[in-house]
Amino acid sequence: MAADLLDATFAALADPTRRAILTRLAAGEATVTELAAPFHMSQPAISKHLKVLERAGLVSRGRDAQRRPCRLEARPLKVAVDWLETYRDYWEESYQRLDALLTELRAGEQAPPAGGDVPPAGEQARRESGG
Amino acid sequence: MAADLLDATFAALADPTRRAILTRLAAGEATVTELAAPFHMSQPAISKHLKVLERAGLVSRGRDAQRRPCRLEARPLKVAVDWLETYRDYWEESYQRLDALLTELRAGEQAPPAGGDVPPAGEQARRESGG
DNA sequence: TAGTTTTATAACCTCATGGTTTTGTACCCG
DNA sequence: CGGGTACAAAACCATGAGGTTATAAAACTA
Repeated sequence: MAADLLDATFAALADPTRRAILTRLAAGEATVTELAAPFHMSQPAISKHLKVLERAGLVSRGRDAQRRPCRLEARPLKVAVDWLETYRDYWEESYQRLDALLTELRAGEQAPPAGGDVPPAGEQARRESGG
Repeated sequence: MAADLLDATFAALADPTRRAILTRLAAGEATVTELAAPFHMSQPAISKHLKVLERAGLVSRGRDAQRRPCRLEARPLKVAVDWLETYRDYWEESYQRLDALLTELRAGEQAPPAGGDVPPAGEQARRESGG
């Protein structure tokens, strides 16, 4: 499971400064100083944020003399989206009501997922038909 | 901007236990004890996780005598996905190469976004054509 | 060589997080 | 009333996150 990747990715995205940095990088490469400019925050603070983003694989860095230009690496975002898409049905209105109904009908006969610490993601009760 | 919502949502998702809880809840409502069962973790620990999920709006709770059944509330996940979708182009292979090229051609003439702490999300250089 | 720019590291502070155990509260049962 | 069950709240602890300032390293500039 890509648990660590998801951990790092979601954690990285949980900070508004880091999301802003990603947004900025979507417009193209940028140096650390350039990235730091819009924020009233010290340069080391930004460097730390970049390290977090790098650890999550969301940013890669090049070399240009003293500069370390940052590039957006969006692949982990896809992994995050893939995980989230699993729940798409659940945020689509009509489903919500249906689920409430089904849940009431089943009235607490769910078997707890077996195995280790983390219940496998494949265990959800998925229905194919929309309505 | 829904910055606080995104903060809370992504932060909530950054923990594997909490993601597992959401996965479990996708199969239907569950009580705290039921949710705690698969993990070797104390009940208060799970209650804390649930509080985090609740604060992020990812879980709502009912009443059934002493029990406080938890329900998945997926709306914030949609908000998260909407934010992430902004970057879809960037994780689609061919685009990566194209962007690298464009970036080189433009060679560092990006104007830093004006305004407050967080550069607005609308400022990205979006291109329509896939190439 | 010295000086400037760009970035990283180190040391430090504060507060949040994630876990614990213990205790308290609310509800059902007898 | 007493007693079990389900959950929350309190108090505590260790670690890490996010920020600071000060310093060091690496590369260009003169």
